[in-house]
Amino acid sequence: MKIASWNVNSLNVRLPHLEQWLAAARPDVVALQETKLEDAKFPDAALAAAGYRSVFSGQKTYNGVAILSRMDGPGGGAIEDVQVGIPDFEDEQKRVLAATVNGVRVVDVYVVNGQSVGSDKYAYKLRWLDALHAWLSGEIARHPKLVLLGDFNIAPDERDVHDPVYWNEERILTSRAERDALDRLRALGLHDAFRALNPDDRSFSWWDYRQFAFRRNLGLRIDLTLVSDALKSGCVAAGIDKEPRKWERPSDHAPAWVEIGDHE
DNA sequence: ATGGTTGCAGGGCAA
Repeated sequence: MKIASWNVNSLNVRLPHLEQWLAAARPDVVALQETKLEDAKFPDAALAAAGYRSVFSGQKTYNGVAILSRMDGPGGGAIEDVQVGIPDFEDEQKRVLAATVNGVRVVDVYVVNGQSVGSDKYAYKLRWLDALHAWLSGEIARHPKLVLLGDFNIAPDERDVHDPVYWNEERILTSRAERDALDRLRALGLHDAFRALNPDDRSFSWWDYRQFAFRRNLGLRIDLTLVSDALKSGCVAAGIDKEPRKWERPSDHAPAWVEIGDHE
């Protein structure tokens, strides 16, 4: 079962890229972030024509998440027990969507960016991550086979940044408090599948649009697929697909994926 | 390296 995450930075603009990538990569499940679409405008018919069922939680202009499931995937691609948002956490911003596919709980997150350390948005990011943690501890108990994936807006450690001097622990996306929050999520029994399988890999998943950052590989790995204890031993491969980042008018993020073999 | 670009919307904000 191949499960992927992609921040598409506007599904309106990126639908052709998504269609092309789905046809090439054939993931069973895809978690999307930054769809930037109201639900009434979600292109579920086009995605159905591409062979994928969709569930989505969006808003105009900002944020927006969706989960796609391949109709001829395991279990017929049925999407069950859909949960929108973090329960008991009031938030206008559409950043969380969870659903069960083929017995795996899929939790799609678009973590708050946070703008800069010490800002109001940074405080919101840390508060939001606390709420996510509180909810997930119970969610993992209810659904031992769980994947938490999405745009985390946190680079886990020095292997995940092009320049550790610049991307230091006082900076947004790499600050000590953000990494501590990620560590607390990992302490729930969630494992970074990419890093577990590729300990020395220096691949990134996001490159700024400015200054030819992609061409110069000035990137960060902030798009993560975390798998629960029950799924970890079944993970056979994980990677980042840089191809779509090379296409014309790309998202600034590349898809990250994990392949999970038989699991009981 | 901290300017720059992109998306949305139609000016500035968010990333």
